[in-house]
Amino acid sequence: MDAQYKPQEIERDAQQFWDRNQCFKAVEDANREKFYCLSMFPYPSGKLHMGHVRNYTIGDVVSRYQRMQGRNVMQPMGWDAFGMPAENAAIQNRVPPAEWTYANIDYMRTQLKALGFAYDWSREFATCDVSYYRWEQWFFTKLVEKGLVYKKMSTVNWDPVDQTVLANEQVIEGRGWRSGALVERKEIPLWFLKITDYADELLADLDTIEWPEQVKTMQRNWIGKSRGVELSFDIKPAEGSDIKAADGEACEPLSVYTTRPDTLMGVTYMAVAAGHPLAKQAAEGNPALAAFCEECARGGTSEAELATREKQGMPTGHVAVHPLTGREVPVFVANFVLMEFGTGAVMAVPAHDQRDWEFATKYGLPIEPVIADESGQAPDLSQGAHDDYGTLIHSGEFDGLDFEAAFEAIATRLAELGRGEVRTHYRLRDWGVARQRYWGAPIPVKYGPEGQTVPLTDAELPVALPMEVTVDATGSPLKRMPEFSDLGDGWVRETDTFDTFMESSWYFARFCCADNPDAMLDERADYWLPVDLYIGGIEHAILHLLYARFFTKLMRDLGLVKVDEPFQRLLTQGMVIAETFYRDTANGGKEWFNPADVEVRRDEKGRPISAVLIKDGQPVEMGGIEKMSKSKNNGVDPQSMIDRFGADTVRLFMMFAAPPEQSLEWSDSGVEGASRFLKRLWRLASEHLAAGTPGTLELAALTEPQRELRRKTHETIRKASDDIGRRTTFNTAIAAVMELTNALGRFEDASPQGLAVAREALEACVLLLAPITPHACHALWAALGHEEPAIDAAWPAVDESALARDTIELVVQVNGKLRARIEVAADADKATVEAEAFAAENVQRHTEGKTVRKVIVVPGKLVNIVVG
RNA sequence: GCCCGGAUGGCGAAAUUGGUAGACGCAAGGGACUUAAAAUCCCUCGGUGGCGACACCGUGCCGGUUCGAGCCCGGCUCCGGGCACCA
Repeated sequence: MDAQYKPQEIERDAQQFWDRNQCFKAVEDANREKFYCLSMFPYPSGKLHMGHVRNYTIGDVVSRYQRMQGRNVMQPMGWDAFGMPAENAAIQNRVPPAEWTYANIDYMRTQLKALGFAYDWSREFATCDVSYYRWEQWFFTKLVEKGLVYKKMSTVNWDPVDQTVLANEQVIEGRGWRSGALVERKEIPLWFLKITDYADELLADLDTIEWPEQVKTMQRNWIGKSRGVELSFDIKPAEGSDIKAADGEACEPLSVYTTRPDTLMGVTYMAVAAGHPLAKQAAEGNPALAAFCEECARGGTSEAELATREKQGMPTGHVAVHPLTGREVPVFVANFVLMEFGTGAVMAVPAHDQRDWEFATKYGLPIEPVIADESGQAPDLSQGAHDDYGTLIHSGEFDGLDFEAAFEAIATRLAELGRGEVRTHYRLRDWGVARQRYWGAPIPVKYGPEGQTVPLTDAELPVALPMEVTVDATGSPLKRMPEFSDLGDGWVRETDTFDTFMESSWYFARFCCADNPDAMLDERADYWLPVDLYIGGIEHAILHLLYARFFTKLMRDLGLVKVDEPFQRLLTQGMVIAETFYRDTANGGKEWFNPADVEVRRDEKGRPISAVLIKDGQPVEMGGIEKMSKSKNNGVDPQSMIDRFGADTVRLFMMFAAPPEQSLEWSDSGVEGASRFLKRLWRLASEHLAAGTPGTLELAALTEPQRELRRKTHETIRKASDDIGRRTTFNTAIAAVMELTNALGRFEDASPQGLAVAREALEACVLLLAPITPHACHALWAALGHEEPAIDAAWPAVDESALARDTIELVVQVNGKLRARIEVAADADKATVEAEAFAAENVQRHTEGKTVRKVIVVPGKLVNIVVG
């Protein structure tokens, strides 16, 4: 073999070998256990970033490991190709989004291939291919038939200057990102999918999947199932107000939902959204209130923005009548109450809800305790609300009841009076899937001259998106293309497109049968699904992963798949972060410099003290460690790293620097360390092969050093197998193999038995690393004389007999402090161990003249002597 | 604001079920080889004290449980992810 490690040649040869032999083409085989390994497909933004490299390396490591375990592995790749960046690029460069997108895909595909990922490229597709989204359109029409789709008014961000709907991301501090205009909230009719019909199942089935507990908790909270009471307050209109129900009777009661009916007697005011009918009516004769309602409609629609906004309100003049006491309380319009949530109105109990407390304090409203604190007294409300459960006080006949009893008693009383009932409520809202954008899948609906709304028939599908368009900042070109929208005879086509989450909600299923032109899915999906391991960023913990689960249940109910859940196991990977560098600019901004262009200076202990720009030698500021991004210019280009060190080094560094779920800090010298390790491994193999021919292992004849190396080999196999297969902590698996190579480097024994033991160690290293650095291991495995390629080698097995030890080391503590280490026979009994522990010199010193109160022996670990 | 995480040497991290804190790697310092450099190899490497054996301190902060806490419990601080039209 070549004495030099030459990654470029090795990687080219290995990739050609895999390619030529179609090694990763996955074929359904009912007789073999399948493993479907999927990484979240990329948005084709231009070129791969390090986050992609990390994501896809994790998936590839698991895929190759499972293959070596004998599974029939399928690992596909495709493109999440619809989305806003293509439209933005089109505005900037006057290139049609389709052209930009497909060019990006072509470039990024070559990058993925250079990284040597074991993908079945025959299954590749982009979601902007008509052959893909046509099935999404078809599926939508089936959902319409099943009554799972409806249209309703909904609030969007409206840019009054550009006359266009903005995404939340495009609203910066309440203003449109291009125009700078104050954003308004606008009501438009939008299409919705009834995800709330599946809320209970989406909640319950979380218990059936092997996902991180953290993600399941987030989804549970997002669904937000609660048990409460929906009740109504009669309204006495403000004097001079003419609000009345249509029949001239008293106006409609005000309906609210609460999970705390036990606090009902503490209601001191009501709050309604600015868009609530009561508010609208009250504003008609009240210019100040009208202005306030208008003010509430300014700014973006995101929950974060609404929740952090200063709480403001204004009385409507209306009065609400307490359903049990008849007490009259004022009705406010408040900017923190939203029409989208529940009934658009809340009952306020400032004594026992912090938000209500702040509002009441600000507007001088009464705060009246009705729940006792732990001591049974009225709680101190001078600093804030008391929101714990407790015994009722000042609540008339309900005094003395605890939360559960009070809940039932008050709910029962309200029901008797016909004023309320127990209701299960979900925080989850139906999924608005319509976007007023061009670069997406057209929603397959048409509108008739008499206002009919009709889903398209199979014969009318697909609706292909026109590819030759000019995109500008004033909204979707589809809305200005009669050749697209005008169907004749007064019929027009819907010009809204689908939310891009629609495409990513079922692509995993389409990978099973991407070549089927006649059906959305076929029986091959039954073989491959569910995905056995799904890997992607934690940022998708709620939306994407919840929508994909929902879609799976929809597809199941339409008989398209047989599984209840799409992803059996989930691995959420952390971000890739890097140091940032900047200089303040004259106009008060910051100019960011790429880490590759900066040199960091360190003190004698290695601490960074300053940094200079290489180009001009002048200092730059260190801006801290941040997620790699364009805006901070701290992205490291994977391509330049591959060109410099080879794909294996990049993959090895990515897997070694941190466990997959944690954020990973980029380090140039860390990459060099990974490269150094591969060179060392290569040299070890080369020197080993030059040293002679190994003998046949004779276990009984091994010397102690030989037995030791063998033990290390099998301990490493055991650890790396567990780390990769069960724990997915690739960093510790690599560390274990590094320890083994270190031991192998120290092992100088050219006898036939010595070489045999060394050969076993070396082969273990190569196979254990094969999923991580597949190119180098492909070459090394062949150099070690194996005919079959490394990808088809079996994962190494642990020889339990090699692990046996004659003696073990125990730690001896006195009062929990480490005082000595003792060497005892591996099968020593408790009495022997204790005697040895007391005999240790340093233990005697610490126990001398003291009373032994207790001796704790943890077999195989330690002895703790408690003295007093 | 609400929901979910995280914090360990100069740095990335390890410690898997409450049992040896710092494996492995990076950086740094010292040495070998070399005319020299690179590469490679060897040694040191949490802090303080001590010639040393050792001792004391140390896992963001405050408190608790335990023979024993990086890990469990209560209360904080700071950093990160998500918040429904970024993907």
